[in-house]
Parts: sequence; structure tokens; C-alpha cells
Amino acid sequence: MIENSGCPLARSRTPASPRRRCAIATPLRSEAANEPKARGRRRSLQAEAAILKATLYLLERQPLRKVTADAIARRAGVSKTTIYKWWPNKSLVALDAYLAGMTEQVAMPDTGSAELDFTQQLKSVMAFYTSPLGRLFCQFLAEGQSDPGFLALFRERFLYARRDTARVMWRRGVDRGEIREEVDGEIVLDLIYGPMIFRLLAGHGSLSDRESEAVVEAVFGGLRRSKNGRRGRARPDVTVSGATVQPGVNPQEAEVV
Amino acid sequence: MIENSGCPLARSRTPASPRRRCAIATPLRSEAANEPKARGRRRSLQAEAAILKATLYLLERQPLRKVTADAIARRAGVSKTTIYKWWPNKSLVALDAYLAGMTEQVAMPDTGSAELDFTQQLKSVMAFYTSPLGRLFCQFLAEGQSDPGFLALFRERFLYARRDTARVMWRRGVDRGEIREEVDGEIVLDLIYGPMIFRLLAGHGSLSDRESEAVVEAVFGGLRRSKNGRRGRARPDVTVSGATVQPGVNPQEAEVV
DNA sequence: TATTGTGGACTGAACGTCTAGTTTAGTAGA
DNA sequence: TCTACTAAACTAGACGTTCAGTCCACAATA
Repeated sequence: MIENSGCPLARSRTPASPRRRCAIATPLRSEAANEPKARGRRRSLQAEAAILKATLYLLERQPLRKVTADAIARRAGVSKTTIYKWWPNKSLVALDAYLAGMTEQVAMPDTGSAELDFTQQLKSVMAFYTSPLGRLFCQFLAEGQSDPGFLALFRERFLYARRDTARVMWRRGVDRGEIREEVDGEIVLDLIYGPMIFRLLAGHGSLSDRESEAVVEAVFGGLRRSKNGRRGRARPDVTVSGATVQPGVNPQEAEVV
Repeated sequence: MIENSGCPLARSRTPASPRRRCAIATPLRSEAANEPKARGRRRSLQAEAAILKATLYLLERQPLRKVTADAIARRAGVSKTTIYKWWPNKSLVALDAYLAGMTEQVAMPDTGSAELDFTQQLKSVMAFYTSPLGRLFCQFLAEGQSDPGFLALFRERFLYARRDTARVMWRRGVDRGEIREEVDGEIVLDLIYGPMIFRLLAGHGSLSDRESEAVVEAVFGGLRRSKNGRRGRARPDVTVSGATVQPGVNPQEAEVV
């Protein structure tokens, strides 16, 4: 227990495993149970804490890509080898620091109204995501675009946990008869959070409380205009053939242009 | 005209400007008008085309970060110096290749119904974004997370053009009385596209035609359940979907990571 | 003393630059 | 018209730099 921190992404300390043991496949806290009592020098908790702290410090000031392992080591007063001893790469150090540094900054409201719950929650989430620490969310998504394994880990360790929370709010709304149950719950979550996250990434729109409110209001109210019978389509379905994607994006003959 | 291609992101050819001239601040086609007729050897259109083609080829096979300038030069049969002569960095070569290679792969439907328009458009967009070329969209967003200048350029050269198109569909819907006009148009666009783009980036959900339809239906119908019966449609009329792409054979049907 | 942690030096990949020399094209003088 | 001159683009490849990740010798500890 003392010898191993709670660092969920760190390498396993299993003696047999030499180096290239990737943390992604590593169980969370495999050791401590049937481990044959460690013999040599013990892992420095101080060094580990310093690494995570230094990582957070740097990541709050510049994008993940520009934070170097050397800089982390220097700031933490630790050798770079120590970092790579416990984490397979820089991104996972960052994710670990992020997870450790969050400590539930976003709460789950329960006001009795699903719409109000989601409004408060979205405002809270966006306030966090636009903070120095929260901005890491985008950095991780960005990193994931060139590292599928990392993206999967990020989903599992962060995204899904968040969605589980939000799903509870959705479920309550459905049970209370506030939310149409024929809309898939996963889509509901993406309807609520997707628009603002898109803005967060692309930077094309504001992210203030007002927008969070407007998004939830629109999602709940719908775009369709309901008064004096003008709810539906103006005309019946018309198939437009030219609206589809052009073929020829075959992966094989991808020599476009 | 012959001497300069339409490459919108390339460096300006102004003789006075030596190197460090960033394309971001460069006017699109400043030359050709009052330029004192070029003297020396002319820019090789062949080399430029080869660079863009090679870049696309590589980018359709691996993420932007893993495509090196050396690899582009090698595949294009061109000196690396030639690349850096015309583009300030790799990312802008990629963006240029992307813009040049798209040639309007996604059309704007006009069916007479805003909801149907958006459904078809979203399906079309997502089919493109999940194609090898379209996947670059995510790469650019990712790149932009550590390079604000690039992100701004991406917004201007790509995102805003797309949104202008989509805004037309929204406007038509409002004018026809189909869409509640009190919902801000920019938010409408993000409501439609945000959820799927979020999925595209995080890889936590499917991106098939079915989801596109469900998103638009939910956005138009709203989540809120009215007291007397339901407000939105239980099932969207998606009869058109069969006319466009066959779901079974669709490569975009698969869950993307 | 066996085992593990640590630090500095090291390797390799990649970006982007620089130099030297070659090719192409306009210009000017014979 | 022919030819030398000059400006610009191109090629090849070496180079400087930064950074990720590794190696190895040594220090700390059960």
C-alpha cells in the first residue's frame, strides 16, 4: 500500500515485467495482494507526487504537445528516467495528473427537473472545461487523434465516468415523464454536451452560461415550430439525389486529386 | 496565372519577402495584377501538384502527426526545400491538400423541408468525415489544439464556409416557419453538427446514417414530453435514407474509434 | 548483498534551415 | 537572331536543434 500510489495509469510494478509493459493493459492495482513482499529500495512517493504536480503546473500553462518530459523532470526535481520508469509516455503522465488533480470539480445537480439539472450541469462542465485544468480535455482528445490506444484509455478512465453521471440525470427525467423515452439516451448526452464541446475544440462560438442555457433549452424544446399547425414539413418528402457523398473515397484507390 | 497556382495557403511569391513570411497573414492571390512580370525560372506546377497529391496519399493512411515532411518530399519526388519554400510548415501543406482535394464532396440539399435538408446534409457530412480524406477534419482540429493560428486559419478556410452553407438551410427553415426563430442560428448549427463531431473525435458512439437521422429528429422534435401526448414524432420519416446510401454496405456504418 | 531507484549521457527521429550547384526564363546588347 | 547576363526555382544533402525514450553506472535500502 505504501509502496504503491493510487496512480491508475502507471506501469505495473510486477517484478517480472521489464520495460515495454504498456499501462493500457495494466490492471489498476494488481499488486499489494499476492506480491512476494518487495525487497529492494521502495518507490519514492515524493518523486511521484512531484511529477504529477509539475505536470499539472506545466499543462495549465501550455498545450500538452509543448510540455516536454525534460521540463517535467526538471520542474519536479526528478530524473527523466524515473518518469519513464513508471509511465510509458508523456501523455499518460498527463492523463494521470489530470485524473488525480480533478477530484470531482463538477457536481451532479438534482433539482427535480431534468432540464434544470442539465442546464446547471452543462454550465458547470463548461466552466471547468474552460479553466486551465479543464482545457486539458481538448488536449487529450487532440492527442487521441493520433493515438487510438490513448483515446480508448481516455474514454474509459474519464469520458465514460462522466457520462455515467449524466446518464443518471437523463434516466431521472425519463422516469419522471419529462423526457421522451423514444430518444436514445446516448444521443441525448451527445445532444447536450456535443455542441459546446464542438465549440470548445473549434473555437468558433462563445461558451458562456448563456450559451449553455440556450443549448439545453433548444434541445429540450426542439427546433420545430409548433403553433397553428405549422409543425411539420411544408412539403412532403422529396428525394434529392445529388445530396449524397460522391463515391470514390475508396481506401484502396485513395489517390484523390 | 500560369506561374501561380491557386494554392491558397502557400507563401506569397512577393520577391521582397524572403523566408519567414507566414501564410496565415498572406493575401490569397495578391500577385498577378501589378507585379513586374516574373523574371527567373517559374514555379513548377508539377512539383506543387505532386506535393499535394503525395500529402493526401500519406494523410489518408496515417495521422497528420506521423506524416513527415521527408516522407512527403520523397513520395512527391521533390526536394524538401521546395516544400518549405512554399509552405511555412507541414500542417499548412496538409490543409492545402485537403482543401484542394475536397472539391465539394458534400452538397447542400434543398428538399423543401428544413428537417429533411439537415438530415440528408448530416448524413452526407458524416459519410465524408468518416472517409479517409474526411478524417483529416479531426486531425486539423487536433493540430489546432496546440496551434491557435492554425486553428483560426482552419476555421476561416474551411469551417466557416461549411457553416455558411448550412446556415442557408436554417434560414430557409425559419422563413418557411418550420424552425423556431427564437433559437439562435449559430446554436442551431452546433446542435445539428456538434453531437456527431463529438462522437467522431471521442469515438464513443456510432456514426451511421441511423444516428444522423436520430440526432436531427431529436433536435427538431425536442426532448421535452408534452402533457397530452408527445410533441415530437415517434419515428422520423426517413424514407429518403434508402434512396441515398445502402446502410449495409456503407463503410461508415462501422463504429469508429 | 540482492534488489530497486535514480541521474546523466546517449540514440534516433523529425523539423526546419542552409549551402552549393543546376535549371529555367526574361533581358539586353551585338 | 544570337548570345551573354541575371533572377528565380529547383535538387541534393548536410546541418543544427529539439525532443522522446533508453542505457548504464551508481546510490539507496530491505
